[in-house]
Amino acid sequence: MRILLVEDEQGVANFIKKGLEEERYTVDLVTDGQAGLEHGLTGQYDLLILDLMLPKKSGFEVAKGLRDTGIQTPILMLTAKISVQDKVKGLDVGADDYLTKPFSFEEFLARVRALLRRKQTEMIKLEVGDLEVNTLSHRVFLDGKELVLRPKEYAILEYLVRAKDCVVSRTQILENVWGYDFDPTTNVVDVHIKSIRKKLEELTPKEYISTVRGVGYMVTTTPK
Amino acid sequence: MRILLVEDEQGVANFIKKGLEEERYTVDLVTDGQAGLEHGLTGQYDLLILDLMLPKKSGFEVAKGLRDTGIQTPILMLTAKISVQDKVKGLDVGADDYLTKPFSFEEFLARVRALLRRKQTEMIKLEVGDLEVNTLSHRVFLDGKELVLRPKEYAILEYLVRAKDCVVSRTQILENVWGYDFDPTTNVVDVHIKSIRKKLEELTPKEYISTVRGVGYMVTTTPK
DNA sequence: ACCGAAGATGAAAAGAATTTCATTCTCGCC
DNA sequence: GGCGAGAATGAAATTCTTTTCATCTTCGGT
Repeated sequence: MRILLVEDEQGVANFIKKGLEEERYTVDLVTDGQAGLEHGLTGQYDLLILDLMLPKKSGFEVAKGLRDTGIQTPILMLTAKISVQDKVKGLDVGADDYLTKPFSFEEFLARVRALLRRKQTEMIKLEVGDLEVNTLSHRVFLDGKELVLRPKEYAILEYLVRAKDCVVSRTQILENVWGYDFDPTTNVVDVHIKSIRKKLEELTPKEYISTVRGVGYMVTTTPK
Repeated sequence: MRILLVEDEQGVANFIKKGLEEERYTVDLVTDGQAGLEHGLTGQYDLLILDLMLPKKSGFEVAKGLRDTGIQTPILMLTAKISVQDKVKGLDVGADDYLTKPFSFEEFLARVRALLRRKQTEMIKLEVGDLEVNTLSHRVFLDGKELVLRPKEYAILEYLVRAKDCVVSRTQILENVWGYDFDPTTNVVDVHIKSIRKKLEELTPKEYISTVRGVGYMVTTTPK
């Protein structure tokens, strides 16, 4: 289990890092919010532990930055005594739990364990406008009506919806849906996109998949 | 959003119930642990709020009873000041969060919102011995090696794994995997079971799927 | 030990999904 | 306005998945 600890007080940081490592967790430590945000975005962590008062970016800003980009990693915030309003704010920007300094290391570990129990979870319903992609059942609904898609169609749509509002290229789609074993001259993606669009049109006049010429496709609710 | 509140102090219970209802949550209230466990097992709740000190069963026992039966509903525990050891115990038996009385209703609501954000999650990896079924990607691994299954094979195996250690009949499998549109005389399930078994055998001598004659099939790690 | 029901099996048939490819259409640049 | 690249399209070909079915094997009851 990999944990990112963002804490600028060296004594506290070392105490926590050492204690977690004695429990067999792998711990990366950074000392300011900017680095914390960058590591949180790019690293594959199972848990983030953030101090609130940090140089460069506060724990609030780190949490918000992560949640805004769809990062679901659990976040445990460490704070000195602060106002209820600030605690509420922290939970609302995306922290999962709070611990107020000073705290018992036993309780700290128990909270870490509770948060890590939820590591293996993910949003199961992706939504774009009235389109709902259920990533467990691999079924898609539009305004409550099922959009019956073949496996490849589903995989392409899910990929596009996960990258909502971002253009993805055919190559990215091929790599993600087919893996690396594909013919680079193929127009098979275009064929499937056509098929998905046709099925969408049967249920709504609204356009969900846009073409960005020379780049690729994207799912959006705000048409060009 | 439906919330189950288990609290025996009438004043506290009414205060919380009313406050949550003003925030448009639907709240069921019960006053002892036994009823809390029963409601938690059978009701479809988005969140459980448990007092610790309850008649008949403690909040610990309720939480443990729910987690032991696979209930994943988030649990917020309310306590008077208790020892760190008891807090640790509560988190370890399955509570997701604690709030210590007396508490600010604003903070309480923020914690409720934080827990409810995780409502739409579920275990994505089902595991039986060395078999791991990823319900998001619909891929199956055995000792780290992928077991490549066709869609129908995957659906049958997932169904059996979800009902681990329980016998399920061919009719149940047909209803769950095919829906209600099937020929009752078909042996298509047997054919697919054979195929799944064959693929499993290629990776391990261990038997995962047992036949219960005249009843059906089950997945287990403890062979008959 | 025998028998019949239940389960397993192999292979062909049928159905579904995906890919290929030739052609047409569209769009942005000059 | 013309042109060429990029995208879209329809339909056939190919591949893959599922079902069917006849036959064999197994198991539990008598």
